[in-house]
Amino acid sequence: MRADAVRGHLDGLLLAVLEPGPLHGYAIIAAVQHRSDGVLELRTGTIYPALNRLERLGLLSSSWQSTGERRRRCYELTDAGRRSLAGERTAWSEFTTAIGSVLNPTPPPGVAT
Amino acid sequence: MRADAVRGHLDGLLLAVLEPGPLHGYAIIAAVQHRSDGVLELRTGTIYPALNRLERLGLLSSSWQSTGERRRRCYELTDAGRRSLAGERTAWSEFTTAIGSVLNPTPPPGVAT
DNA sequence: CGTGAATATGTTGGCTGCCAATACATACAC
DNA sequence: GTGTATGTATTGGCAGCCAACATATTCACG
Repeated sequence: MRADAVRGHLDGLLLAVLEPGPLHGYAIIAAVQHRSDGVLELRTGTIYPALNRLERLGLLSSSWQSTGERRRRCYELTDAGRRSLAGERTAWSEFTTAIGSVLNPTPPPGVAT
Repeated sequence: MRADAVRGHLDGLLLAVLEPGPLHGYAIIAAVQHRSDGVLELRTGTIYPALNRLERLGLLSSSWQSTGERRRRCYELTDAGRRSLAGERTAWSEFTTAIGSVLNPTPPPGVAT
């Protein structure tokens, strides 16, 4: 699949992998790849600007965690983020329905098969 | 839905609405809108360059029809276009599976509901 | 100790591709 | 003759993702 096929749907992916709990950037990339069975490989140049944008929008909050291990910036969903995720899921459903019905139309009834 | 959500999937839409038979540009816009239940409203600035590109790629062939009515440029699928459409459908299926499994993951087995 | 790989965050430039706006021409109703 | 629908086409702009690059730490291995 084209690598940039995710265009326009990235926000939903990021919010979705953060739903179970906070993650840092590197783990977000791994989570998306794992959940998509290896298909979606996001790049740092893709997610870091996106994470910053989502934080600016108030959908995520971040905190540095330097204790013990390396420094990591952990992101977690805000309440607004959870609401936005619900909206993204609805939009995704409508989107796939629309494209899908054009790409694979249901044949009109009454046609002999 | 965002108007440009169709990005990256336009070719498949155009090939799909041309599958039953030849159409001209204006009718293609109407067909996509009709098949998507009014959701997808393509613009002329979107489809005409795309149709030209698909013709250059050998997936469509066009012919002017000036008899009686106004002049119209009718597009129809070539054999390569039909093969490409099959590929677009496969790609769409893989794409929705990948995004969908990130956005709405199936919960791990063994979890009490 | 050096070297390399894995982990981790981040920026910059560029390109793709869709849209809004615009232009123009014909047919038909009123 | 004027407005509306039909019909084709181009241009400029911009959002957004990616490739490439930059940097730093930790750990294994020799």
